[in-house]
Amino acid sequence: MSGGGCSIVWFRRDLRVEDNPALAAGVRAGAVIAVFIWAPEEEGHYYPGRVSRWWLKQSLAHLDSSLKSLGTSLVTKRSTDSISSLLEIVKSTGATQLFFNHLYDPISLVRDHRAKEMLTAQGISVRSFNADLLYEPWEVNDEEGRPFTTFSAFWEKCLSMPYDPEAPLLPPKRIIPGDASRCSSDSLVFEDESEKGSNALLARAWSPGWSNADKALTTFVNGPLLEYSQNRRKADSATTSFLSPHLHFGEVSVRKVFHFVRIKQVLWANEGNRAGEESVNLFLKSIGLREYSRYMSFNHPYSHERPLLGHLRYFPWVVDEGYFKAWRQGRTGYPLVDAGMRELWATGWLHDRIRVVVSSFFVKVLQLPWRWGMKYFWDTLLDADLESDALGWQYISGTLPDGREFDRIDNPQFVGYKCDPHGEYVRRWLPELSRLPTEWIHHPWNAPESVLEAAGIELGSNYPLPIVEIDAAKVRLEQALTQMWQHEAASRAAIENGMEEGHGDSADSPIAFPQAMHMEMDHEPVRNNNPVIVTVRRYEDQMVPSMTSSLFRVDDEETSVNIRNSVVDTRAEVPNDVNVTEGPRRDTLDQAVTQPARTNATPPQFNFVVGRRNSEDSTAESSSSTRERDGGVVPVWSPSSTNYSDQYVGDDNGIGTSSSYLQRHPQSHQLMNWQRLSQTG
DNA sequence: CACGTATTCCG
DNA sequence: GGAATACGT
Repeated sequence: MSGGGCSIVWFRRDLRVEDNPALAAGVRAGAVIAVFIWAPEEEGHYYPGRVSRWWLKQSLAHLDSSLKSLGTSLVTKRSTDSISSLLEIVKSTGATQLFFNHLYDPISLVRDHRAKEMLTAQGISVRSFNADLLYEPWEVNDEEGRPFTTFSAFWEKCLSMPYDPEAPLLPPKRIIPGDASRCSSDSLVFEDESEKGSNALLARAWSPGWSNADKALTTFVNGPLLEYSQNRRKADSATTSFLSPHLHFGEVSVRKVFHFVRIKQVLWANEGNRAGEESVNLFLKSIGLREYSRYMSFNHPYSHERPLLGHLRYFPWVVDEGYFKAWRQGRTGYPLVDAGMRELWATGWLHDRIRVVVSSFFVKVLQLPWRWGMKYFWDTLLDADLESDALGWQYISGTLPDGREFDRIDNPQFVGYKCDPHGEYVRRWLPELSRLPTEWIHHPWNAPESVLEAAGIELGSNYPLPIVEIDAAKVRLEQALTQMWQHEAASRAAIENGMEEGHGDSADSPIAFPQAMHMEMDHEPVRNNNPVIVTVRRYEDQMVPSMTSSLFRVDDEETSVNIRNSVVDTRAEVPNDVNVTEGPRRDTLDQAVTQPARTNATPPQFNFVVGRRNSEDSTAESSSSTRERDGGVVPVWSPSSTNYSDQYVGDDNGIGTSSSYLQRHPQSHQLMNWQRLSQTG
């Protein structure tokens, strides 16, 4: 309200005018400059894939036309550094305020925190909002104030919070445009010539943009939602909501989805429609998983690249680019897997069930490093979403406390008859099998020669034999797990004896990138002066390196200090007014590595303190903050807590570990606190 | 109704 | 693969 200048509303993955708190705040404050900055280089390895960029392009055009009808238009900038672009825009428009909505992926956490610091230093008033979640991650904690580490406990809590998620805001009636005459727009290029042809087909199936998202929601809620619980495990996906890409780009707010669906649920409950009620519960659960993915990303910023259960570091992944290629091309010899991979390649879309099938096959049968698969999903999915995909792959890989058990292989043959009982899905995507009878459609290798001949199939020539036999995969998986536990035990023993860990161990050598993916090699300088550091970092590198692993690389003392701070601040600073208090910091890796052994005896270390908004802020906002749920509660997060291992809530209250695999290995109950490792230089 | 067995579900 | 539930005798 105060200050004469206009405000900048920085759009990112909130490409909507309805229920957009940052936009609403800008409109309340006066004249608005709406801005979108395209800086994909900031995403490192996670440069958006072709179909995702296609969507973004459409969605931005849609937003721009909505903004125009409200009285302003979208200023677009091509940049390699969002923050300098913001500063430029401030300079050329005389804006005095910046509003944006929170994001929770690790890259944004760091960037947004810096943006806040740097613009505030320029005298700009910066405020940020929750537009992406039902509840902010720091609002959802257990009785002791610690973050949850299992989904069901988390979601139960979300559904029983003492206050409901905010009701969605209406779109502004009109927007007073700020003076952007001295602030030029760049035209953004999202696709090259070679991509245009492939993208042309997408428009037939999808309509990006916030009002289309709204239509998709209505269509779903009035149609397939009722039978969601019946249909959700069928491979042909006509009954899903198709909301995920809309949600990824924030074209529709989850709060709106939530309330809309809940209203329907109450209606059905009153009619005694049990099936409908149950369907809503199940659908909301999938919304909850998206919610949880942000929660995990916020609490464990490395979850997109490192297993959350540390023992997976010792898993001997099979590094075989031939396997990887066969998987990508849908030539594994397992019809359901292959059909899925062909659909993904052709359309950028996969039903959730099929995502589970192909990723589980990837990890359990092929035993390829899960981050390769995740990266491929990132490159090809229309709804590619770092947090959701990381959670999904970690779940499949058994690297979460409540994930699937690692020692169990889903057999695509049996799963096939469950989710595609008549083989229609397989036949649609694998024309070479289209004449094969249903009896053999999910296991052609068992079919009699005569049947294959009649269907025109020659295994090994026009359709592959199984790339790996399931039985062989089981044996190999068992061996790999044995090896993993041995290494894990050995390294723990070594640490307890104060010995250097894992020296000369061949399984520690880093996994190189497949050439096929455009990922940089991460050449790790060997530091002979401190072998322990070398060892630990090798384990990180065993995963496919990513932007953040190189960002947080600790090569020289000077930068590592800064990096360390930014990591710590990152977690604390998503809210616009958190106070980071300096705390004791562990400085040697030795201590940090030793820590996990002690954490069993250490009380929970999440030092969330409920604090008050600082006074400056609350007065400035008193007139405009009805939207934010602040009675002033915002976490104050002490960096000291990052020095301790994240504690996995064990069996103390009710959340009994159902997993025998984890029970046999109690140490695997601890979530890795990778932050701790990277903080120590 | 008890009991054994098939089926379903599992973030 | 194992618990929970539904089913069948």
